[in-house]
Amino acid sequence: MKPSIPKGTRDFSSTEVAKRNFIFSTIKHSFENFGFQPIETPSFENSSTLMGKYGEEGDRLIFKILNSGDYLKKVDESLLSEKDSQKVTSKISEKALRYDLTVPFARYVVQHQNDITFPFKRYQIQPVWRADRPQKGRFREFYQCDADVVGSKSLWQEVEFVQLYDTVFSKLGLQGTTIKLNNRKILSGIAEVIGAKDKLIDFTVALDKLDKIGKDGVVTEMLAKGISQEAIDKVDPLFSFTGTNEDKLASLKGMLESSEEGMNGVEELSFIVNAISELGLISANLDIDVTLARGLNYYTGAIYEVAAPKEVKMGSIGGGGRYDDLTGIFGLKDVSGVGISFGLDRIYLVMEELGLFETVELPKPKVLFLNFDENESLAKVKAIKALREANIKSELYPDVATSNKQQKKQWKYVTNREIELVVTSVNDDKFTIKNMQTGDQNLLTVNEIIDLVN
RNA sequence: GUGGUUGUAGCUCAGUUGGUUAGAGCGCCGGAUUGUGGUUCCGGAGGUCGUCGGUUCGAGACCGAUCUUCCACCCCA
Repeated sequence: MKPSIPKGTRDFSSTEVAKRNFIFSTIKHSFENFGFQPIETPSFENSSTLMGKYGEEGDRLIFKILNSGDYLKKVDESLLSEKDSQKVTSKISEKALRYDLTVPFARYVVQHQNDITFPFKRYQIQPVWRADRPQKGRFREFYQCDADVVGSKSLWQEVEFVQLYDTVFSKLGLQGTTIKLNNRKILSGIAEVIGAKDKLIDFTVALDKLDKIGKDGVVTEMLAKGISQEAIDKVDPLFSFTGTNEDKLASLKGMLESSEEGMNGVEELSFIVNAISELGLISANLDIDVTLARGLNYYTGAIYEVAAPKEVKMGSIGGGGRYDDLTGIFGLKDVSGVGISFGLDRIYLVMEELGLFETVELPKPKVLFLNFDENESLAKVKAIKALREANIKSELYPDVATSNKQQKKQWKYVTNREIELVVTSVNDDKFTIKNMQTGDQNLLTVNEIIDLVN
């Protein structure tokens, strides 16, 4: 049998793990710095928790887990002969793999509402699974890093999340990301103004494709969805929406005058933009983007999406927004939430492409003790113990070399793992230590080695 | 889910219009040289050519199915 792993999954080498851990710890540190606390939820949930929360498309992409036991026995003969996969699935599968972290979080909040102090700021870094077809930057198993606040309607939260994005990407050394900002209320307002409120979803989905298929493509799609030419003409400025955030807000204000909801959205956006211009950003750009729709249907206010630096071709590396009533579905009304997500795997690809991992320390010993003489082993192991206590990664080559050939193998190990310092032999309390880059060789005590490294 | 693409030694790839024992580089193993490595030289092992089926006197090369890779759409992190 040829060993293999399922489509869309990956193994990670120790180098890759080291780089991934660098991203994880940077994000985690910033989350905690901003006052979020960690929780974890199970890899799989009851199907009823997940199904229907992500739209029709989402349901299709959820990995279902087959019931245990003789699950087919419980299914009606007539149902089986119908060959309706969806109906049969609900009978033979009661559990499903986590599709994202937001819905399980909503479930968590409702289930533990009595133990939670609101506003509740939680972060969660765990893998999610989607039965999608893999392609660039898209996997069937990948990590999301989510931070959300529930139980606060304050717009300062929205401001804080912009800062959080900026902080994390700056710390990662990822310069020039663009945080795109929109507001669902503006989209609703636009739809209202053009008299196509019932076609809000079609309208936004089409508008979302503006940068991909151009104005003509969008107009064609809107017409096909039954939106009138007259209506489209009313929002013509949207198709060439440029200038500063302030310009865009002014333009929106004019366009949405007659829509209360739309004006609300403009006000919210203004608040965030003004706050951020006071606070400043380290390396990210904040950009109002009215074409930003995002598929998830639970957003009600702010919508975020982060684009990688322009020189890298990659889908969004983060997204999020405000959802006024996510927990309502689980029976807890009027709890507003807002949150963002970082796509670890895509961030990794972007950083790799930009060569930003140079500073990541690879998991290898600083000092390697060669093992040429059994009689020296104990003295070397004692020295290693002292070095480790001084927080210096060190190890003994496990097998004693009993021939020239085997010594050579140890030297090769040193070369391949790019080890800097090598101890060859011991004389009383002095160790022969060689710097592999310079070729310098010295006779030092353990304490002198510690000083040398530090 | 739709459309396209890929699949040959551990890795990266060659393999001409289908024709005798399927190749290279790197890596690996052994030997020689090298003061204790990174060099060079010599030798060796390792492939049912993704899988199954078909066409043919004969297929790694042609056809079909399937799995896998990568990409676009859809959707999204």
